[in-house]
Amino acid sequence: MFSGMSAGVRRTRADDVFETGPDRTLPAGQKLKLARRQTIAADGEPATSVFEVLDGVLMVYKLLSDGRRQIVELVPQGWLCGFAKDGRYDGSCEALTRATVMAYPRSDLEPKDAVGRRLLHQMEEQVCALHDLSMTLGRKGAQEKVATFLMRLLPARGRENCPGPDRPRDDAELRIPLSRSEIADHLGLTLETVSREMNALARQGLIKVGPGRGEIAISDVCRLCTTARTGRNE
Amino acid sequence: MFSGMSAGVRRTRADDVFETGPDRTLPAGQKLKLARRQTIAADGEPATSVFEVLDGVLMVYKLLSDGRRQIVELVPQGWLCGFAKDGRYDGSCEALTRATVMAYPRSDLEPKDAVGRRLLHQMEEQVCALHDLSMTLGRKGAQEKVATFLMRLLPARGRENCPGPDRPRDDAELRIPLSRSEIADHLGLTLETVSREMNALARQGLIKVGPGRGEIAISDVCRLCTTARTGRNE
DNA sequence: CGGACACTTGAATAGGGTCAAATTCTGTGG
DNA sequence: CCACAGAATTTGACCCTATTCAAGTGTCCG
Repeated sequence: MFSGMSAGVRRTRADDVFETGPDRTLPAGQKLKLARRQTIAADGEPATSVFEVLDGVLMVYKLLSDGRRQIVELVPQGWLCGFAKDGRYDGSCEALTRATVMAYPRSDLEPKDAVGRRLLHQMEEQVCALHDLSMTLGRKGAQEKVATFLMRLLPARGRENCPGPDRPRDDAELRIPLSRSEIADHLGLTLETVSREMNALARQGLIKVGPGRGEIAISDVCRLCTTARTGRNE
Repeated sequence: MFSGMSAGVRRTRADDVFETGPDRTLPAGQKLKLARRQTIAADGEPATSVFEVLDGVLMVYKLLSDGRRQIVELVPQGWLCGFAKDGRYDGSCEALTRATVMAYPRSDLEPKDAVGRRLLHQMEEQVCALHDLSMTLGRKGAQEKVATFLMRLLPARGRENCPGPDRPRDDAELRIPLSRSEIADHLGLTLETVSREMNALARQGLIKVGPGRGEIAISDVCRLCTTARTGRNE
């Protein structure tokens, strides 16, 4: 649906390219002029660049499979976009206004020292997690939110490159370290709604609640994952 | 990611303190053992440390003045918390389970090179913006969301250390670079609700819509800011 | 065993969503 | 400059989901 950044990026005069502004702290990059609506990164594509907004405003958005959209960031001048998870762009970046951005190859920004690298990678992962949370809070219904929350507690599954079940029975057990009220305050719900939806999932055979406090047995991880991403449950 | 039902490794020996793990990439820090519910950073306090979770799960939450809470991050093993804006913690960090964290003085993690510093500071600011967005999406009503969105387009105002009006008439004009439908997709609303609330704000005398597309005149920035933070409007 | 707290469940309500017009902009061409 | 087409926005009526308020039931821990 969307094309990668190479598709329609328009460069202006040759001497703009590789020119770096007066008091810039980042290394020289490639300066790009963008028209309104122009896309410079597409969700899920291999991430080659990080973009710094020199002028104008960009947005980063994510889509659910049924078309629901969450604009997870508004990126004004001086801010960055083009963050990635597992080497692929996390969200699509599009210009809201005419804009100028500096495109840095990701490798150019990679810190030399191990500490800096570790910090940066970790923060990038956390930024992506916050993008996902925004999508969940802004665009998902109560049951989807609860299912998404449960999937998040199973880090091995539910990601882009989910391996799928490695056994005939696709079940899992987990202990939730949050009370209903804490889950509610994480998902933007009330504790009653969390309780209702948790038990609704149980009634639908997706999970089993208990026996102990906070203990959940997931009967079919793949089905729960579908509920988390679509709200549906065929 | 989070404590599975079977996970139960618990170290308590005194010489664990100040010990740094085997293949750690960050410098030595001070190892802290936390009890469930223990708080290691309070929203708005001067930020001295960054914390890495070695074991257990922490949460980062923010409160509105009337007590509404949004848990903006769940922080499992290997992740960081204690991010700051303007030198003060952005959100409170509390242990959800018994946990071990490594506390690094912020200065120890400051990269030597200008590029690394710039990147890290910028990403930290963006993380804080995402925390604010989560609060808006999870815990604010439609009118508060729209007011919050408008305040965000006035970067000079509405922050912790807002200078307040510097003139007798506290007005401002701005051009919104988003359509109603884009605003809706940012705030987790429908475009009809955005339109209704925008005009409700106008009817209440807080803003004037138009005359051109996307043009808004804010009559009283401080009152709009109050609406953004409390939903109320006395 | 008892008291506190967490969780569940039910009934009524409200805040936004949905669907369906009407109206206002904006750009285009005559 | 004006007329028109298409799009964005506003407005209205109705509906649905999640909240609110209120009991109840369980579970943990002394």
